Amino acid sequence: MDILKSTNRKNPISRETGIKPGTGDTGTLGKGMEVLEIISSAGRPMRFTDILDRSSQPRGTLHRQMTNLVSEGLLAANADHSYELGLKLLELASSAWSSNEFRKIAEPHIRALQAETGETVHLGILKGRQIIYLDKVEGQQSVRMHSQIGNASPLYCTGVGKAALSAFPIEDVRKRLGDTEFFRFTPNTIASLDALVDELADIRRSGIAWDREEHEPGIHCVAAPVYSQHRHIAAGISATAPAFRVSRGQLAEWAPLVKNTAQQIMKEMAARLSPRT
Amino acid sequence: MDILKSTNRKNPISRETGIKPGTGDTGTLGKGMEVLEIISSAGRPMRFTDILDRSSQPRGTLHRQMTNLVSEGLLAANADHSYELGLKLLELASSAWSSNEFRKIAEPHIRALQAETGETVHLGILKGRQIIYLDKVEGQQSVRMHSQIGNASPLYCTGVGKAALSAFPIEDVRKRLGDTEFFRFTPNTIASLDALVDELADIRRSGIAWDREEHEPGIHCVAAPVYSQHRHIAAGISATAPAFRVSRGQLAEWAPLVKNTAQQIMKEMAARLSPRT
DNA sequence: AATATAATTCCACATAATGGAATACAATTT
DNA sequence: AAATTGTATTCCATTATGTGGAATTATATT
Repeated sequence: MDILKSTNRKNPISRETGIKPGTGDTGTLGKGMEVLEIISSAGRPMRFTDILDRSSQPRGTLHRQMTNLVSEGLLAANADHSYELGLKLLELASSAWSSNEFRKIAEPHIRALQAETGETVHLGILKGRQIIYLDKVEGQQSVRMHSQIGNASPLYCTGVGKAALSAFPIEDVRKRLGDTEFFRFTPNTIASLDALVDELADIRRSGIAWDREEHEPGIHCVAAPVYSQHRHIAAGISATAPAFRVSRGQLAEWAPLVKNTAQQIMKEMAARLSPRT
Repeated sequence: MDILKSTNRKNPISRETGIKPGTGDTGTLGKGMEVLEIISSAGRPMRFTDILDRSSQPRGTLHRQMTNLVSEGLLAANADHSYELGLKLLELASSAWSSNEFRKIAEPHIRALQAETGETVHLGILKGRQIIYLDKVEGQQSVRMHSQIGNASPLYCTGVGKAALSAFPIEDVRKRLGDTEFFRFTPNTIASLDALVDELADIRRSGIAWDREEHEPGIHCVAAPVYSQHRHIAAGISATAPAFRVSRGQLAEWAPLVKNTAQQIMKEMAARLSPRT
């Protein structure tokens, strides 16, 4: 009997943290997702055996799984026997994006913020131990999306990430990021959980988070937290600029605008997203 | 015994057309996809019973399905008991997009075309009876994506759609669009399969497709087909402009550029995407 | 042509999904 | 506040559905 076998029945999502206890392999669906995840994290087309090697599933099972994924359009089988993620994902994501309630509420506000600052504004939402970029409004010179919608980035080195995290008490943050490896993207990247927790205290106090070239050299931003009643949604908005064009002092001048925008979004969320109590 | 029950075993994808015979409900995975599809096509959050009504699955089954989808992040359970598509879809789609081989090949070429024409350029790929927009390079005035990446549009009223279709012989087109309803988006929309087949003949001859304000009033475009060896990939590129700013005559002047770009993409595809024969 | 490597199919078997019905929960109404 | 309706969730005996090791077929390499 296989040790790696899934227990399936009972792997409930913790409604509190939104973090899954076991790594998501809920039954048959989880097996399919494992495949998508493997290919996604590889970031390139893979052949059957490449996937088999990284997978916990036996040959036959994996193969049928992949056949099913292909027939649903979630996976695409190329002519050269490689597999890549399917177009159906784009289609579903497009719908997910345009009908997302939170994003729709935030949209006019971040657009206004973009107009006020003249710089690129991001909306990122917390998911597990990552920030997912939900929207982006660019300034004039469209440099081409380096931070693309749907992109997942770490929490500890992004303005929106730290802002979103600041909505939670210290204990939750420690639980959430307990076994996270802190990768040093730049010399300024926060390198430990303790250092992060320290900075979160400042952010909680001031309502403003910074990214001081901690993720990408030459890029910095001001951010502010946006969250719902019971942190069901935790997110952040930021105004981002290249350091050579915008000084840290100038960035600081936008802080009140960013914070104010965040508060307006929260006000509207309270009115529109919460169940009547 | 339930009549609607899936046969599962054996519902192979037709490698020729890429069209699924039965409407995708391949076993357990298909049941999950049905849910996502229902919510996607509704375009707004739905409650459990709303989904139940539109679904072919019984209560208990549907509920467990949805629980699993939530725990995989494909579905999000809101505080007010409504469900919307999950952020995991954005994450996967982001990866699908940036690692897509065909898109990567096309990217520099459509960017060059954008620079030459100064107008918005689209890359759309054929999937079933729809065009999925794979990329978009905008001109200066960013009017905001109305046609977003991942968006699915009909084949019969878009430049890229008609271009892509022109890669197939008439019989295939008739088979593919046999039971499609032709919705009149504008007075110019092609209203029947026969009329479409007629126009495809012209496109096949000239290598150029038009959208003469057939999808959105005031918007027209020139397009050209892009396809691989055995039509494994069938797509189109287009240069789009508002009619008030760019006349049809001007559009015609870009036709050779568009066609040439398409041919360059195809040349590169032949070299990079095909299995050695 | 022969060998090696990878992809796909098969099928007896048991696990994992099913689904009808009962229960818990929430929102209105009286 | 209690009753009523509507909605969401859990239960569990049953079996259909997915499993997975091994055989087969296809593709690449020598």
